[in-house]
Amino acid sequence: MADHPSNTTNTTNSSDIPGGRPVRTRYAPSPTGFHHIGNYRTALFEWLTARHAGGRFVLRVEDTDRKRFVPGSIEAMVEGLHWLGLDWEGPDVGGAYGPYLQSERLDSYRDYAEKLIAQGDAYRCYCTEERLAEMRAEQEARKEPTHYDRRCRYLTPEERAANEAAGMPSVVRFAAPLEGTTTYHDFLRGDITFDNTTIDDMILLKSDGYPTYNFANIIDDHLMDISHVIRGEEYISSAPRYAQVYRAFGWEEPVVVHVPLVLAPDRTKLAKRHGALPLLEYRDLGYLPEAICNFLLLLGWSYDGERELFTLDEMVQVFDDRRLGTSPAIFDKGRLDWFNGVYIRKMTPKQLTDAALPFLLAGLPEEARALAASDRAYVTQVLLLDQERLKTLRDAPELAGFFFVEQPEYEASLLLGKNMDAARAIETLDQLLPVLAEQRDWEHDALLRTLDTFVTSHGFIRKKADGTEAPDRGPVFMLVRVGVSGRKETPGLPEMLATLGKDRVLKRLRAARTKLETLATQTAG
RNA sequence: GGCGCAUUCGUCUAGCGGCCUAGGACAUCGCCCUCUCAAGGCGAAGAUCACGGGUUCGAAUCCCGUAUGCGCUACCA
Repeated sequence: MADHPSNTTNTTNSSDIPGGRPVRTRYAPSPTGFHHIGNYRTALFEWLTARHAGGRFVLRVEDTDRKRFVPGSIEAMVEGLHWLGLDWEGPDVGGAYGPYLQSERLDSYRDYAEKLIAQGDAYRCYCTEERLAEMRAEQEARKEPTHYDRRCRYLTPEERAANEAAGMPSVVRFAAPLEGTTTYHDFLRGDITFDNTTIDDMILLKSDGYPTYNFANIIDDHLMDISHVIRGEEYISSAPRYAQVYRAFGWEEPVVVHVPLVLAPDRTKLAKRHGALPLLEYRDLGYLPEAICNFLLLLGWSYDGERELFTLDEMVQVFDDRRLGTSPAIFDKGRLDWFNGVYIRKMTPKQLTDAALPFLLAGLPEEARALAASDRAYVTQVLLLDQERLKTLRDAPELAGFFFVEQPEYEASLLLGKNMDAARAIETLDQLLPVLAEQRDWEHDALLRTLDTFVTSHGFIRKKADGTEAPDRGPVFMLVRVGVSGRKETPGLPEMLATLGKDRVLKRLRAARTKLETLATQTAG
């Protein structure tokens, strides 16, 4: 991964950056659990926006909800982001705008809240949660929209002083405009206008002294010089309230981009059970970060509707915010699998071995592990044979396990086919075994020649549709295939034999013959 | 309920007034290749562009309604 800003020679992109300030984007997750693919897709978009413009991507942890804090979630997030190949300015790497944990920035939120109170744009509210609940219940009973009734906004200075003197706990609320409308500009959707009567006096500071997300997010985006706020569309309705606060401070508003949600196949919000696992589980399932990124890139973004394969560097080159979509996308695992296969097929032998070996070792039976662990050249050869068949790295033990075991286990009947009963199979092996034992040149071309000669000289002939006859590799090849692998689906036979080596092949075919004899006896008896 | 956003093949999407009898990809099906499975090649099927009105010589594209989905409506983010 490149650590330097990529050369942005793209001349057609004028989207980046109305206002011309340095591009800084941020991913602002809350450590309240594990983040799924949809969250990381947003992070990808943010990272690409920054990188494309030669700007910076910031990781800021929104740990303002002490009740929902989940230990370990920050670490998992960082690990996930790293795994995808992103880099950033943030809590673990530092930067000029730290600290990057909101829990370490509490003083500044208080200061700014005080400032708003001083200028009349915020006020302390002493209403208890019980009263608020009661108030809401009444509003609902009257079928009114539920809103804070702003009682504390109109407290007299004397009442206020009395509450303070009594030591009543309070929150700080924004004194939102009561009339008119608030319009903000959504980069993708244009101006969005809300009637101010529908906007509540939101809480800025909670009674525990922590800011709400709604407040901290504004303060930090400003303090960290965030130029582009990219976030999920669930924030569309909150955006006007943020705009009001920016305006109360007289601050420049960032470019606001709301990206659509990623939905489950049943069109509901993505949840664990839909296969929307925590990102790192995809790693453990054998997915490649390149494939995940590419898949994510095209969920809600398109280049031209035709091209769909992009490396991270290429994404940085071509990414353009304006091509972001506005409607929700459904998580399609089948498509992810396809991307993963594509990227597996692109791997060099070394990359493939490095990536797949751990999965091989983890999935192989005990007795087979030593060989896989000790003979890397053999592992590479094997992996190469199955490269185009791997949908995930985790498929490796299943597909290639037989290369490493002492003897494959399988039902003897698997050796039989439509032109191959037990008797003929035994006969065939008896004839073939000596031929293979004699085989000196144990590589693909020579083996194929030998096998073909065997096929034609032992009467394996099939009739073609036009009535002419042709050699029929099928019965013999399949017999050997199963005998040597225990499977009906394998890489091509000659290359498989070449890789297995003469000793293993002969040993396995002899074992197959024994199986067939047992089978024949049983059937006869 | 209120407010907001969205709506093109099963899925991801292209499309920004005429090039669209709507293009690409995944998945599906068929054929080819072929020792199996893949991969690859070729092809098929699949979208009355949610619906209804407008605007226009002309609309998937612009406007207005309706429907549906989703989001917000917390001292969550």
